[in-house]
Amino acid sequence: MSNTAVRYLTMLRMVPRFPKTITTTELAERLDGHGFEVTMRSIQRDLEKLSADFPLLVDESTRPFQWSFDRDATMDIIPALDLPAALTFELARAYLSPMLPPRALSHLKPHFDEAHRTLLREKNPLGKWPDRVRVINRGLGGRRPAIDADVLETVTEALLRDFRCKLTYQARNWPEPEVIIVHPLGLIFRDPNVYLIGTIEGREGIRQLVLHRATAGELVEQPVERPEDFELDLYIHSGAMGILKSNKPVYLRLRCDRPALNHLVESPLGFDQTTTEIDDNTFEIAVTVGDTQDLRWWLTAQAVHCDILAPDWLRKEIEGILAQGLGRVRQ
Amino acid sequence: MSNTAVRYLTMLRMVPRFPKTITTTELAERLDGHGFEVTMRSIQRDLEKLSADFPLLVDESTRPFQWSFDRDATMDIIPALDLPAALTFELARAYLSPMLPPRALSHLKPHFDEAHRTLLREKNPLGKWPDRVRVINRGLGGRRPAIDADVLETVTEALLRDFRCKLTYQARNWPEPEVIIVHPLGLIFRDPNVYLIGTIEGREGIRQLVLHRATAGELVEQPVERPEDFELDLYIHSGAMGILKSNKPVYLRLRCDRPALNHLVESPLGFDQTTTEIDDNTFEIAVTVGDTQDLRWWLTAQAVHCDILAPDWLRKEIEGILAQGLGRVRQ
DNA sequence: GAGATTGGCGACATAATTTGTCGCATTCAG
DNA sequence: CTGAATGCGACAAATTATGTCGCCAATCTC
Repeated sequence: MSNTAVRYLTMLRMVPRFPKTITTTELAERLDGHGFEVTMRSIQRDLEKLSADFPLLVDESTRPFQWSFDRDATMDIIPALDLPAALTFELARAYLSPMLPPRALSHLKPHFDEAHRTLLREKNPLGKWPDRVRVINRGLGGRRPAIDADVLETVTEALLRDFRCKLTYQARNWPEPEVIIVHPLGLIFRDPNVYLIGTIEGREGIRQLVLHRATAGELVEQPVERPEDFELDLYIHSGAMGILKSNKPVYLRLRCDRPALNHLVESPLGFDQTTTEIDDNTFEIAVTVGDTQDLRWWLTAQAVHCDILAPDWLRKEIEGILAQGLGRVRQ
Repeated sequence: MSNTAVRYLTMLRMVPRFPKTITTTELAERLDGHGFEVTMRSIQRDLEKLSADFPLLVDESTRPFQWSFDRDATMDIIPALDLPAALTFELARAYLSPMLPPRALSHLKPHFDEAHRTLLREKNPLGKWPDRVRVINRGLGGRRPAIDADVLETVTEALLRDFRCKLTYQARNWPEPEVIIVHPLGLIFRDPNVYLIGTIEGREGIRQLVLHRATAGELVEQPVERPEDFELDLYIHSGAMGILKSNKPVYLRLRCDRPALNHLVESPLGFDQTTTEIDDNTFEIAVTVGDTQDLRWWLTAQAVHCDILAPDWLRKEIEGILAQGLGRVRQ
């Protein structure tokens, strides 16, 4: 293949989306790195030719010209999406829309758009597709708290590049917002919230910052000071997130009613789940699960439909929660 | 821009991924449709040139040659993914992996791969990125029941193209699997399961088929007979999925404890939620929510942390559930 | 199985495109 | 103001792309 066409493609991939730009000189260097030795004159000509067929933007107000790719232009994927892939993108969108902050989702939008167009165009000229599939999310469907777009962007970039960042943040118990310098160590997405784990300059200890409480962010191009022994998984399992009540796995045995809990047979709670049929209306399961808060909630809500055979301490705990709840609901 | 380069690009997008193939004749027709009038000879030459730079496969054992794109080749996206976009793909993968059937996910794999490579390459030569971000899913993390790959593929294609499909299916109360012809009307993803809504040929009424109970599927190229008045949303809201207990929205008023339910302030349960501070340890919320099973579970589990001020019937209902659960857990 | 049809491919001449080079204009930093 | 960097028009040479023709092998049709 003529290396011209390949060079065109490579160049197109080098031009960044709008807010960022690239100059011919930079392109020349990077192309050279890819083994294309061409004059700057050629690159100038190429960009102009490509502009005819691709949404390239030029800022000619400053010299050297700044080239960028249209911010919202949909992408050309090679090879084109096929029907099942496009469909999967639609599903992904349905699942993710309520989960991810809108700003994060916006980065996927061009892909979703491409998928959507594929579905509408190919084979389905009537565009009936959207009427045929639904994703129903569990839970109460509460809104996610809004995260400032710049904050999320800043934090993720800081994390990736090992830089500090400056945040305007107000913890729940702070009387008013403060500007803090954070050394980011990790980011945790846990359903309604996004947590930034890190240290605050001038203060002790590892902190959890809930991202929606930050109102402004700015990258500070200084290297992060990372505690030697920090590891995100260890941190999570140390119980810091309030997820695990203890590190001991729970060996759970339940006697369940049909049909209420029938789904447990087909959607086991863990890899080692064993199921024993007792009679037409009852079965038992045995499975190892994490000792979490979510487990307690689930057991509390499902207590009507099952007996907690083991462990006994957990049964007692649920009994306590139910008794307390009942006392309260009776006013 | 020379139309040769554009033609190359267009051609690349026309070549389908491996199991499917395309011939030069077909390409000629489709290119013609896009306004490229070229000889077949040129197309033959083009494909060979492109093979040098792209993972194109040829089956030369049969005449005309069958061209296809490597099944697993990662994609070239224009423009290339930037850091935040790549990051969002990683997040999407973390969220979706436990939610979607593996077969569906496999269609996104080339995209996830591309994102992963971007993250590892750019700015993050140490490849530390995976250590820095975690997604923690709520709930008990039960496995999704496995859905047969062909079944999912067949069903989605049938839905999109308005064809019937033949499934080997065993409903819970059927003594053994049967081969049925289904007229698919809609597909519903609801957390652990995927439901195909449709009619079964030779039987009355609209059925819900849980996809993981089908073991084989095959497209039947005959048009679907669609009941005149069927609409997926209406179907869901009619209560057929057991999601809504009634169609009446519930105007819920809760008096909540801090800090247990503090998150409700920042992640409201609905658009119209209003929050009233009572004292340092208490606040009230009022919000309209759907009358769902999930609502009851949630209230049951949270009864320890809040008073249900209204509606009274719901308070009584939760009281009943708690009492019943307590009775049972006490053995 | 004979004849017709189709698709693949080498070769070649011609048309089209690409590319480096040069010269000049413009911009910008110091 | 000066020098360096960048953009761009023009032009000739080099390279590439394209249609056409002829031949052959595989397939299809009757």
